[in-house]
Amino acid sequence: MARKFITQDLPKCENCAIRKSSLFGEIDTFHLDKVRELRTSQITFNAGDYIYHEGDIPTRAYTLHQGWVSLFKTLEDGGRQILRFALPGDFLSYKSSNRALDHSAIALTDITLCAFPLDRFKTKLADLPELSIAISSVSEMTIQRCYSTLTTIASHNAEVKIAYLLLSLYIRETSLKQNQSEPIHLPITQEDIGDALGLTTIHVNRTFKGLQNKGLIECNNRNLHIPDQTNLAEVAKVNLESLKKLMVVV
Amino acid sequence: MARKFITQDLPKCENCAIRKSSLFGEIDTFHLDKVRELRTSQITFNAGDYIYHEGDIPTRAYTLHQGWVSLFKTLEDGGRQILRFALPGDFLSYKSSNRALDHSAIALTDITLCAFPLDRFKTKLADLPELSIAISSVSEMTIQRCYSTLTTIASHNAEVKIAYLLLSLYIRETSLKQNQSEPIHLPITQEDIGDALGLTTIHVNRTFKGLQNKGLIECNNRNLHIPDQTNLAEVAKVNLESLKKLMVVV
DNA sequence: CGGGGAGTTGAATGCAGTCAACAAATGTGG
DNA sequence: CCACATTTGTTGACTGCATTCAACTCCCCG
Repeated sequence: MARKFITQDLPKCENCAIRKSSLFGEIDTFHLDKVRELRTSQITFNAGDYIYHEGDIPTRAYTLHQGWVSLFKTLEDGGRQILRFALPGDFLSYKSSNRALDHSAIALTDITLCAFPLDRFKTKLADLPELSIAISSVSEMTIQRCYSTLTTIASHNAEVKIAYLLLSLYIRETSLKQNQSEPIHLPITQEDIGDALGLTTIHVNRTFKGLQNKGLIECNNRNLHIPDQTNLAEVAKVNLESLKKLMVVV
Repeated sequence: MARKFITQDLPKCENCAIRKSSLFGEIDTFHLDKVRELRTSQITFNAGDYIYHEGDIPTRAYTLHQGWVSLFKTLEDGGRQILRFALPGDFLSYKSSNRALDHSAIALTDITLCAFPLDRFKTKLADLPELSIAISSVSEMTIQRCYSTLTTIASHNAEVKIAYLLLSLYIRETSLKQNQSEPIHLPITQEDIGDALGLTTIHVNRTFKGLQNKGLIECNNRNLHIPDQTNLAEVAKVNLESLKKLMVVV
């Protein structure tokens, strides 16, 4: 595994471009000092590396600083169910109990993580109610997104599902960028889309091309542009404004 | 709406049969006093009553004391997606932020709720780190269950889905009872099962009867018995022990 | 006794999976 | 830099699970 630790000259949290969309967005500068002390290192992984495995008992929690990550369960038949894609700002591998993780995580691109050793982190929680509340708030967001995904997957056909997933990722990724009108890089394969939505790659391909032919999405060599988000939201059977509230922190 | 408030002579939390499987299971007797002060009333609803609606901003959180509740989203086309069934001990309607609820809740049976006004509850959180941690721990459980449901719904056919749902409910309900070998009362219709799993009632019916004919489940007038949980777990494509850990709170 | 909700069954349709083959893009080593 | 292997994407034909539509039964409750 090609992972690398950085323990010195760590970048400052105050100036971090993704802070506002991370766990620490709600924590003011005063308390941020205390939180930053909990961060011991940054860790980098290459695309394709496992960050952790289902069944592991985590020793560190992470804030994803750069890149995309796929969280998934392995099925009995060898298949995968992707639970969600993590983007910069996402909080990974945290468990309040000392139980095993129920899913694995793999880097989709080269990534950087900010690492927080869990033992110290948990003992600090009692002194930092702000942090507890921030974690609750992130958990709530995760639950809401999961229920929203569940609804899309359970009740709709492939076109709706794919439209929903692409629009969600597009909204999240553009919210992290300055120039919100240029295409985003989509570091996932059609197989990943299938594994996230419970569809075969073949059916994903047909439906994906269908969306392209209708002009609802534009995509070549993994660069995705959505010319009219309102149109795609209609196909995805969601209200665009609600989806933005769900996907964009702050 | 036939709801009724009880504000005097509230039953003691210490002796509550469901405490150990509720939010407060992890809170010791000393701190329990402080928590109990936050509970202002018990509220009863009749089967079929709404407890809250999607879009409401909650003023109270609840511990479900008695009965079953269905949590669901309403779809554009008028359909419903049931997100989960709540059983005694479940914590409902809590939001750390002041945002609107993303789903509605309806009583499946006559129910009793313990009510906690949210304003007081939230201000107390800073003084009671145990409570924050308990809430995080409940959130984590909810996320894990949701991901598990998502996996079943996305990747498997109707027989697997129904087997999974019935086994989950059976395990949860029997864990709350003394006599774990007698049938449980299942206060949900085949339509509810369909709305939870994204299937039509007709297909639920056919598949349900299939499970009966195979002897995997026994069910008449809403009394469900599972003669061999290991067999049904195999059909549901889950490991029985893992499912028990996921469904039973200590 | 009549009405409504829930459950049951059959036949026809359609969305998505499976199998098979191939094309394009990407990566690797000689 | 090219040859080859691997991964990813594309297309067609066939199969099957789940939906739709329609009709009907059972049972509880007023």
